[in-house]
Amino acid sequence: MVRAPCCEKMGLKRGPWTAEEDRILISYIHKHGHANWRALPKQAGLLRCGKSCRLRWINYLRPDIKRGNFTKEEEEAIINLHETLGNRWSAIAAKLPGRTDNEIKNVWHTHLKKRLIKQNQANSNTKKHSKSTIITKSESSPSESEFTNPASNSLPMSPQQSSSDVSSVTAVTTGETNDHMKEENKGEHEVVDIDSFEISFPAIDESFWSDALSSDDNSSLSTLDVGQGMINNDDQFQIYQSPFSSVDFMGYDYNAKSEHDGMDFWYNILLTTEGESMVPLF
DNA sequence: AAAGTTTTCAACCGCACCGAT
DNA sequence: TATCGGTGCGGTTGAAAACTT
Repeated sequence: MVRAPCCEKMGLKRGPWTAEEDRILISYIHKHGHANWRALPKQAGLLRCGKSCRLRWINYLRPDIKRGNFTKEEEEAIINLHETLGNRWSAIAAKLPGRTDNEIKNVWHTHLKKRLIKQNQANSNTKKHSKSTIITKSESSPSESEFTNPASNSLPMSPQQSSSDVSSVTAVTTGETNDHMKEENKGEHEVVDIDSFEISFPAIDESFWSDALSSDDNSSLSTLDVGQGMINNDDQFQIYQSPFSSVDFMGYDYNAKSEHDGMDFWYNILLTTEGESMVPLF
């Protein structure tokens, strides 16, 4: 069977998404959902194929995505899950709320795999020099099958789980950590209070401030600062948070940085201000 | 400071799967 | 049953950033 290409190559944009494209996609999905990815870009007015839109939404724009570095707990969970599931990234992602399969795949290839190789090397060296210790462990604990499949009952990891040192990762391969994990994770699931996201903005990270203020694109503006806001139901931009109690709002530049959180998406915005008395709120 | 190299990660590609017809 | 369209998945790529020489 010859399949039609997923999209017309001609005239469709590829490569990195712009903030404007993000805004269009988010706005469309908020209003209409994403029942048909193939039809979505045309209806939304995006020069992208449906696949590209889906990927952008799933991996980046989706409101429930957790941004930022992986915690040690998450990294350990990935290691354990990979031990059990192999390269089934979507299955692994399903156990880590807010993380995407792509992100997990990347962190595995860039960090965790290398770390495990190093640890295994270190481990094998240790075993060569301390055989008596190994014998003692195997006498008192897991069966052979548990050794070969150590992570089969170790998820999900709780945020409270202590796993801050390298040796705990190593311990997983001996089966030692699993019982500990089982005990700690009994009946525990992360509960996300969706309501709390409504107009609750994450803190603006420091890099945004410095990036915004050093941006060449904004050199023509007289006074700059940043705030946060979102598109309301009437498709109008609304500021919810600004460093100034009194700000003469002239416009916003969502090219600076658009992000999202919870059930809403929001923008770190670049404000141009006028007037003489501006009182920082923080 | 410049050039070269390595690392990171967003995005793409091709294939498999599934439901509808 | 065969075909088709839509979606999801895992592997791969390549541009940009970070690091080294």
